[in-house]
Amino acid sequence: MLSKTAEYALRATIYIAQKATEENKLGLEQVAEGIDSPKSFTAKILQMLTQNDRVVSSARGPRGGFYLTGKARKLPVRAILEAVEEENVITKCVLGLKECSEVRPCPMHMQYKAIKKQLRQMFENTSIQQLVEESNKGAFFISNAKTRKKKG
Amino acid sequence: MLSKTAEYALRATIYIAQKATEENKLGLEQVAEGIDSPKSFTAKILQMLTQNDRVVSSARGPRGGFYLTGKARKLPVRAILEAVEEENVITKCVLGLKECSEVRPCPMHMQYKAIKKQLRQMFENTSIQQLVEESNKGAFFISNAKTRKKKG
DNA sequence: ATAATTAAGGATAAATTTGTCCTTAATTAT
DNA sequence: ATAATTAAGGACAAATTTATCCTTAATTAT
Repeated sequence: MLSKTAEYALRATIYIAQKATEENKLGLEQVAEGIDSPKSFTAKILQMLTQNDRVVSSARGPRGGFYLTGKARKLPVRAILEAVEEENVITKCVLGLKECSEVRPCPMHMQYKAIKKQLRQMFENTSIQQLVEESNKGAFFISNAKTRKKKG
Repeated sequence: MLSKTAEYALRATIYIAQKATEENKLGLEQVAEGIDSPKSFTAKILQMLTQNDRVVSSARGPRGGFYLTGKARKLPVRAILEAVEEENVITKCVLGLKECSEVRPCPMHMQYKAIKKQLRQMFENTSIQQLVEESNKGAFFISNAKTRKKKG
């Protein structure tokens, strides 16, 4: 469904929104550990997310790290997908046809149309903040279950 | 959403079901042209689809090629995904968590659940035959629009 | 039997995605 | 000012997906 890049982007953003404030930023290491993702790769993805102050904000130096502004928290989840150039899930033809529309539908078009609409709604009508609230409310998880490593 | 492999698999199977019979098989070349896919790669995918007489049937030699049996036509579209090992779209967590369920949901689980269900239903409750009928009924397309090439 | 045709299958290559490492730049605290 | 800390960014590496090519095996028609 989504690429690793998009998955990490979503997890990282939600995690940062959940744990960090501008006064108390989250470092790369904490993020990567928190969402169980490869550190350097996550750094790249966070770069995409911070580009043009899009979704995630960042600061270098001691006490630096990542956080989300109040404004960013109000963004739809779709903004995360846009930042990593993965909006196509919402628009693409299931069969991968370049052109697939009402006037030139693929054989699955009519059925898939409804699903695509719901996907779009999910990503557009849900804000990052809502996911954070959802997470705080109950027992939600953003990382893989810990499989305790033995000490060296 | 789906890999190229899965997209070609779906297109190829529908196309073969539409155009071929056991008496009048479709050759690899015709299939690849018909669905606008790379020939050799399509051959590999057709191999997966014919393995264990799963979805597509084939015969070598002159007048050989690919076709679908009546039984195969009744298979759910999901069978195609299974043949190319891509059923995970129906089951995987949107955020890519290894474990994501009612008892350990990711922050998007509740919302995505409904969509996943519909995806599953689409792939399970639609037979290959139905897609063929759909295709025959109206103006449906399985290939990309022809962009006429200039003669050499 | 022989030649022609077509899929099967193996080896390999190209492209893309995923991931790492190292240097630089910015910021903070001393 | 200096040292320490942290993200930014570039170059590179590994893994996976997508794609090609060539040989072999099976089948058909002559």
